[in-house]
Amino acid sequence: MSRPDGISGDRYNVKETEARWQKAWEEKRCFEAEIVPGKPKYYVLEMFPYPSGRIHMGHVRNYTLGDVVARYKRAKGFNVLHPMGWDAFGLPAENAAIQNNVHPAKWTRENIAAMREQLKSMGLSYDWRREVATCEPEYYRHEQKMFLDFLKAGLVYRKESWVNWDPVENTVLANEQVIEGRGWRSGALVEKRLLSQWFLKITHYAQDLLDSLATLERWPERVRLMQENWIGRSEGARLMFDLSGRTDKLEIFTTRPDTLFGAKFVAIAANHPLAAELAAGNPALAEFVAECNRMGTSEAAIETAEKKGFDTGLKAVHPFDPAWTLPIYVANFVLMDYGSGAIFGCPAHDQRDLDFANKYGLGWTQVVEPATDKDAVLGAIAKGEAYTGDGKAINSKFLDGLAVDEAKAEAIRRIEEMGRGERTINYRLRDWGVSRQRYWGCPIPVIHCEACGTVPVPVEQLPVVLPEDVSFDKPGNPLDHHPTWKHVDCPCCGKPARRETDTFDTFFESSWYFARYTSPDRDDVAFDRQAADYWMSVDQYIGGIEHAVLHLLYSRFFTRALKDCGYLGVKEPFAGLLTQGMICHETFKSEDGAWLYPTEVIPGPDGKLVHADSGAPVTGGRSEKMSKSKKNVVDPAGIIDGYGADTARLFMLSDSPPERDLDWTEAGIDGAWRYVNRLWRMVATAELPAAGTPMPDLSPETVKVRRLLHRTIAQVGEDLERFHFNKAVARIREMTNGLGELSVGDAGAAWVLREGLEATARLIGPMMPHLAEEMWQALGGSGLLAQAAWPDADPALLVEDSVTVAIQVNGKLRATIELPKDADAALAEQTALAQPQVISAMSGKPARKVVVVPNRIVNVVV
RNA sequence: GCCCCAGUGGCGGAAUGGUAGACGCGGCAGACUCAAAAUCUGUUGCCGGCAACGGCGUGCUGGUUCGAGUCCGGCCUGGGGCACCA
Repeated sequence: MSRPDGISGDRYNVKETEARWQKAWEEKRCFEAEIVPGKPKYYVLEMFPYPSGRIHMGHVRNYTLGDVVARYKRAKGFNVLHPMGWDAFGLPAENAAIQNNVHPAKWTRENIAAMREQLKSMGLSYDWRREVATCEPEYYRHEQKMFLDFLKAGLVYRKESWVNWDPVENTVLANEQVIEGRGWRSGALVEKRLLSQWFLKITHYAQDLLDSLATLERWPERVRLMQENWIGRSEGARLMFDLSGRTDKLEIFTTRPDTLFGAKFVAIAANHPLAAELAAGNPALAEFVAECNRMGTSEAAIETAEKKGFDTGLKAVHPFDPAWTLPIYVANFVLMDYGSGAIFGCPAHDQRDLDFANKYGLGWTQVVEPATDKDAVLGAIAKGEAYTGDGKAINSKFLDGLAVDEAKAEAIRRIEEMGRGERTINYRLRDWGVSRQRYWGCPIPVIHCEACGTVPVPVEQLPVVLPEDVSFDKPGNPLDHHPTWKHVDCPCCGKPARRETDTFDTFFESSWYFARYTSPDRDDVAFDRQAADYWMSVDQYIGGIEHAVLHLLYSRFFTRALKDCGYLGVKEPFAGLLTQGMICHETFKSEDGAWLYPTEVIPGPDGKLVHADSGAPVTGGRSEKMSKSKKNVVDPAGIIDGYGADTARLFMLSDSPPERDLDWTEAGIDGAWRYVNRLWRMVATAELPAAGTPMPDLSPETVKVRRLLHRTIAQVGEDLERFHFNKAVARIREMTNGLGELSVGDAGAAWVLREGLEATARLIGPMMPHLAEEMWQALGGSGLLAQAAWPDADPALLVEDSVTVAIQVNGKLRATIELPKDADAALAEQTALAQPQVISAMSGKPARKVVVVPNRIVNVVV
């Protein structure tokens, strides 16, 4: 099929039409939201984009989904807030500055302007007055104030912490930026470094963040589970081991106090204070500790690392037996920031402990016996496998005979009785380190003074504005190199002091933007309390699954912290969440495994794929997520330019449910384009009675179409409520097919056709808003469809007077019969048994039982 | 290793435990056309049959039920999340 050229003959003129309606919506201010007391509100939000310069297909899908919801809810009578903005701080802007010698601010603002135009061409129903860009002081000044309030509330602290340090770039790297132990950009070996960093106390809310997941009923189960795992609550005990020949004690954390009698060693992390102390007098140990610290914290580094330990020579005393001592090792598999950075090892019932014990010849003692196969543990350990299952305690004195859970409780009771420790809950979740040695971020509003220590910037001096006169010619943080910016006087003592040159992690900005939209014009406060109380929480949030943990968890934390500081009245930011799937597209690879663009591939003489230039064989790979590296990206701009926004939007909605991955295909977009034209042609060519003509007599066929029409109206509404957009599209197409079958020249049919086309325009309004307006206007509808109400189905037409009932014999379908609706069971049974196919299938045997499900099915059992 | 999700025509996908395959894509046949595109009509799960019709079909396997794509048990395959977390 030929590509549309925009303007030609009897074709729908996409470009002109879409631009015209976008202008009309803007002039009539259709999407500007104001507080209307008493009117039910609906806040729909899509995750705001990073301004990379161009929108991609993922954006098109995300914003189409949100726009359908926004327009539908508006038509249903809700006061809808639907804003858009820019997550504008971040590393790509700095990279562009270094590579192209353009200032991050200029690069970002130009990208925003370009992307705003692209989004506007999609016809999205945003209240553009509320647009925010997080890189502007008008935005970030408020988060500096929040930080100071969090500081006052005890939710912020500064701590020395081990980080991934890139010695070439002179900055901290996130775990994701460490690839095979090297900096992702410099390629330098990453080191662990102890650095002073700002932390937000997300762990303060760990239990509430976990418990409240149960209240998020409109979140996908999957996301709730991921957050639950991420928070990672585990119940156990903290206990103190005495150290032989010393007066201090060593604290360990365990979830298996029931296995204490199986202990063979104690291990501490390489960066445990005790390790540092012992290393000071032991060069070999010092070298071992240094080796552990050189090891990256990336996943790859961990996976390849072998368990290693160093015997410190120090002994720990068993808490239940003063005569029993255990060797203390420094071990590379013990993490300083989980529990207390120290463990006891029970080789028989923990895999890591067994691996370690086998390597250093520490032995093992079985202390749990499985209920069945009592020799299983010996066999497993002989194969190098620890037994971690259930059973009864053995070789454990006062615990003997108790089940694992009972033994845990009893061991803790004894420990608490002896004053050696207590029951405790430990979380995997760690406090959020927010310091970044980066330029393009929000300055952290504190000043370091030699005399006064760390001093918050006084509120009246906010915002601390990011200086724009910086250079990127040296590695490291440009703020640190700036000649004057960091030199300030201490707000306390007035003596020369130094500004904090670190900036916030960019997740900081995205943790509260949803609340800023409620009153973006307020300069004095982050948000107007009344506006926030009216609009929050977000009723429906839509975005990619990749943010299931970090962004969504940080936002949940932030909202709690803001509530506790009096900013907000709610603690959950997002009442409903829809996570959309990725956009995939076919890929091609050459013989040597290099990715190829689809345009480089043509069918060869024998039908197999070959390279267009060289004729070399090409393999068509499977459909994968669109990415530049795989060369399978389709630019939405070209699609919108050629087919129009409505076609792109329809395609995004019609083929797959929103949470599943969507395959981009040329055929699919062509199909959507054909349907757009078909609808337009139907309206343009139909001979219809004038609007408001009374309904003439209808033929039975016409009544049938009219029933279909009203059933569709009812079902599409239900589908949209449940975000079953693909089903809604299918039903509307089904109805279009029905309208196409109406006979021409019949007054009743023409009347139903008008009713049907009007309904179609309204039903497609949320999905294909431009075409819908065009149809609405052609049909003589009053005002803008964008402001019209959702249609109601006539309940009388939803009730069928006859139904098709399936007849089964022994569960196999043999016939279908028409029966009056709600016919009684006796009639259904009698009619069913009289069917020739039923009689033949029963082959003369009597019916043993007849199951009648009214209006559905009759099953004859012989 | 632990946790979760998904397997339905050639493809994307529909089916409150009740007629499997709605709707779309693709294919095939036809109409219109000098021809093509566009458009329209018919057909399209597989096997057998001219047909009426019959048989088989939702990853495999066992079960519950009058009836299972749907519920339960065991397995296989694919995808995702977490992970030296004590």
